[in-house]
Amino acid sequence: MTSGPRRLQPRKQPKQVRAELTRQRILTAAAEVFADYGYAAGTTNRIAERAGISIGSLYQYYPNKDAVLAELTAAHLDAGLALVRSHQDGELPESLEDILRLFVRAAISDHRGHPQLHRVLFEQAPRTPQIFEIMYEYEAASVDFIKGLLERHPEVKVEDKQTAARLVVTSAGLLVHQLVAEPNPIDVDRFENELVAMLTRYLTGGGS
Amino acid sequence: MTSGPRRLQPRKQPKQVRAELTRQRILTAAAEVFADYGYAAGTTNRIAERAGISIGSLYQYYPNKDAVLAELTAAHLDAGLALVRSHQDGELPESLEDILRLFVRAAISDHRGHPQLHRVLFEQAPRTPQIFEIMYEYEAASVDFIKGLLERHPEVKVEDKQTAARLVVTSAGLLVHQLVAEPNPIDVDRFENELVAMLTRYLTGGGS
DNA sequence: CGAGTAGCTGAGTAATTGCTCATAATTATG
DNA sequence: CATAATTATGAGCAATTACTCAGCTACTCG
Repeated sequence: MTSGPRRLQPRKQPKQVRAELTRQRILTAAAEVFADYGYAAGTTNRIAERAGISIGSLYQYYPNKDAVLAELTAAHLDAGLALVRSHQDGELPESLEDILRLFVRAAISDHRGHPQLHRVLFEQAPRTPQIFEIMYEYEAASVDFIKGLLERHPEVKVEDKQTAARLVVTSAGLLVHQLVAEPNPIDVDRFENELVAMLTRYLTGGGS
Repeated sequence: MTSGPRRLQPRKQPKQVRAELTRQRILTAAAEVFADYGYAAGTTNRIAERAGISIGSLYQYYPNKDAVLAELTAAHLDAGLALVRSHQDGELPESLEDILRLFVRAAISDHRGHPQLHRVLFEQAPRTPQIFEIMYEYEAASVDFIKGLLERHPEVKVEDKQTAARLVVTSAGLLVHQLVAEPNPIDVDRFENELVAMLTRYLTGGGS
């Protein structure tokens, strides 16, 4: 889509199998190290050590630390998007409310799986332009997906499907943010209920 | 409210006027430097230089870099909260929708005033436990304020005022986040309209 | 005025960290 | 087996940066 420079261009294109293995090991190790130490203390040397490779090898596949983080972020968003889309092929619930609940729950479970890493990726790490681009790309994909759903569903009365889809997507992220940010145990179920109720009433409400 | 250790305890309590002036100059300079250079490149030495004082003086008032950031954040949230509350004393609009629009607009204008700094404070800077505490404190205050409004307004039909207030507050922050994150020019007015519509329908909708 | 206190200075330090590069090991190729 | 291509190594460099401290200046007040 974007015509910018190739994203995440590694210094060396893998030609042998072990190269691909090393790449994967780096990513896995980076996920663990970032989760354990946070962004700042998640040094490249530590990542290499955890991956069982030398620091030099890491820099053969990623030009710098942020490139590792960027690919990690992309991989995570990829998984999240796949989770959401997985419902498409199977049968979706009838009522709009249930569909929305499904979507909201997907966001929650995505976060629950890797809370520490999530915190690093979306809270601690500095937002480089590259990261922004990646996040925007995936958000746009999510919005498109939801927009498609809204257009097909008869209960939806809102006219501006585009803005509505954007609201839905961002609101789901909102819930996740609550989970991350709240210091005291929040009642997730209640919040989820109210959020779904809010979205449903908004979408099924008529007029402009 | 919190019974934790004194927040932002400076190394030296100001006793003379110039000390207070220096404190203020540091904060102002920090705001400019962070806005211009971002968090990571916003070094303490640069801040001191911009403030026209020596680095040593800075560390007489703030134990470390993050303390500067924390106080800056607190000051900003303070201003934002004051902006929201300022409508209380004056007369508020009648309709719930207009009240909500007022609140949402306050969030927008707060951001529009210092977009760069906002980006640093809420996007780039690492979330230390201290920062989290401060943010939570102010969010709680905002929620309390909105909760009070909801309880007094006859149009509001939602039962759980607490959760509803939380939804309203976080949603307003959501809009700001959109303004910050979107790379392409977003139609703010349209988004604002839809957001206000969503909140209004939710709050005035009956039942559980 | 002068002694005590508060505030200011800024070169320097200690520590960290992202990253390079010369070299070696491994794998593919003919 | 020989040659070339690919991948791995890791000590160490260069640069950055938060922060200290010993000494200085400015202010206050009897």
